[in-house]
Amino acid sequence: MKPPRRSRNSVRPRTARTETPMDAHAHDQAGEHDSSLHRIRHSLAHVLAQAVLKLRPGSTLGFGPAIADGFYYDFILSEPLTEDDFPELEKTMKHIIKQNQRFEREELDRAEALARLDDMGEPYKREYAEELFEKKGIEQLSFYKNGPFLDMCEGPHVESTREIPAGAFKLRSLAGAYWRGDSDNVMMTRIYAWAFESREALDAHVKAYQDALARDHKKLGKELDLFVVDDEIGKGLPLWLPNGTVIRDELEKLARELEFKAGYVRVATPHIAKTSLYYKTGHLPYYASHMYPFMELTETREGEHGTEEEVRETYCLKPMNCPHHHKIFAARPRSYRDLPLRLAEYGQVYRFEDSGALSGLLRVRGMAMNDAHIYCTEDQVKSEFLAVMRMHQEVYDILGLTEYYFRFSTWDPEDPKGKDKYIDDPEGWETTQRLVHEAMVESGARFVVGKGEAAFYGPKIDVQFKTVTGREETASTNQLDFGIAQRLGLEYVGPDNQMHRPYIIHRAPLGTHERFVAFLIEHYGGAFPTWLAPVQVRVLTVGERFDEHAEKLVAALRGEMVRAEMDRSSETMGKKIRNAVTSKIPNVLVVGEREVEDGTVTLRRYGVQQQETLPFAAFQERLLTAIRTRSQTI
RNA sequence: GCCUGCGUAGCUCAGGGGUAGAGCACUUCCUUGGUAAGGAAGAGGUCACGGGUUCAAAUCCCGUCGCAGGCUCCA
Repeated sequence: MKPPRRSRNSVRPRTARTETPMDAHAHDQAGEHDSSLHRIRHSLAHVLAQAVLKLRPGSTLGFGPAIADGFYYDFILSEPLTEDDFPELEKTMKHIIKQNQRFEREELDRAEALARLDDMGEPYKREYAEELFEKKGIEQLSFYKNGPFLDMCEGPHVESTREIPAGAFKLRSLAGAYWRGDSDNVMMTRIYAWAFESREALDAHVKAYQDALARDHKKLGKELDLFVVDDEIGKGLPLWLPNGTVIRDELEKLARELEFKAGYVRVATPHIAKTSLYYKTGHLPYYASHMYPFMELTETREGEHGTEEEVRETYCLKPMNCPHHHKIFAARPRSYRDLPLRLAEYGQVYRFEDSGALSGLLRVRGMAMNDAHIYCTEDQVKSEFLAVMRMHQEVYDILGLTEYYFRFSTWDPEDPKGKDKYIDDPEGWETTQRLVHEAMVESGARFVVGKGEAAFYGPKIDVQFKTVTGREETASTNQLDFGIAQRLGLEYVGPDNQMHRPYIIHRAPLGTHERFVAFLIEHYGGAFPTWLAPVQVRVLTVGERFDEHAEKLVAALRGEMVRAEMDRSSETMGKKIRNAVTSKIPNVLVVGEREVEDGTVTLRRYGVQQQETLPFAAFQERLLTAIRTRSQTI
């Protein structure tokens, strides 16, 4: 891996992305087009398309690229396919591969290419071809033919289907996908497949995938009683069970401590606000489709001459905390001497996400956000942003998270929808992006650039994670806002006795409880380190006559704020141990005659075969230290 | 919201036009056990909901709701 090079002035272009721990998929997009595995995957996509056209003549084609672990192809099918058709499709594909079809490339100029696509009856490919000619100024387009199958395609491909390893691919799933990813377009049928360089590599991947499913936060959330989503409460509105609430509380405590040390002050704001505030900030009507329906209330008041008049007010569930915090900033005149002002709150927000997007704790409609807004001068932006990045790294170090990358999400001045998508202030964009970029370089954090991913009001640093099933999600986001202060008239008195607009940093290193806990469940596979574990210590006895003694140990631990409990079930000891293990309790204490006599306990750590007998006081001290230091290993 | 698939006990699942099954969990009793499942009995279901077809529907058909995997959007 090459050390990342950093240019000082410009934002790195996408092709020069910095390496990250999660760049396996990125590789595939940038510079790995010629790898043999990529050629195999891409060629298999053509083989799949050929097989689909054989089984469903008259179907038309969308895109069919290689992806991180295989490939997919999109179709408009003449007759529907189901996963039950996969064996037949796979058989047809294997048959095609055996034919040793050669991939032949042909370059056509504009008129020829479009005529060819018309002949082929491929309207979507034609649409894309026209765009390539118009917008990208391309002179020629390449077509690939293998056997009877012809496709407009950039390539590259294998020379012949004989280069495709037999049995190293597997059709995985059927899914709907909008043409060109735009929900205004037609819905195509996408067939996903895994493909590798060998049968062994495929099997290993499939096995790893199946093992990963055991870590799925929805599965573990149920098994470990962390949360439920109840239909009668509402979709996307999880209920946190006692065990899950412990994890929330511990994370919140961690955030409070880090923020206190970093000079934040805490605030608390209501869950609702008048919609008029959101019109002022510019979020409405733009954001309305992502909000719960508004609450209208009508009040009758006495008018000027004893007449009654109706006053209507509209309230909404807040989709974000920012305006509330901004109002706290505006609650009294501010001086530059007050800055930076850092307002923190684990704020509850509600966002009306599409029902089809909801998933466990990962995508919800009600969430508690590790929010804070930092109001500062331009001179302070860089150091404040840097401090935010340092806090990120501290949090991730504590939690042992390594599988993530930072994405510098920037403005795209060439975006045709730019006027609606971004504040129209090129100078503001350039200044803020420079400041964020400098802070990132100074932080030493590696990052990729996400052009066009900026927020409406400023550039941001998103933290991207992957779930066990390989889906990428944003865990948290840090934005530099140069637009809102003006809209809300936020200002402070500078040393020059003039009014100035503050810069505002929105930041949330721990994201939302919902999504962050989902990541943590999967990260730890449900076996949390002691400081986070819902039950930290379970005590069980060899026989009932030791229960009283064990009860005293539990009481002593709880006196030290340790989440300890006793297993009083009338099960055998073996069963009690098994129950503790399947509940993934980090510390199990066994007490019998020997321990009672010696004042010891026998400790069985989760995942450690070797047990240990030690004085209770020594155990307690070790445990309290591990909890206090938030040890990863205990 | 859209595409595809799936909804049977608290959980994991079998069954499938003739009236409901297993394992685990739960309750009670017996067992007092030294490191991953001691034994017995019991209770628990409007087979997601609504409509249709049928002598008869958990089973077939339609609709609704929910869930899963994708797409779009986002923390």
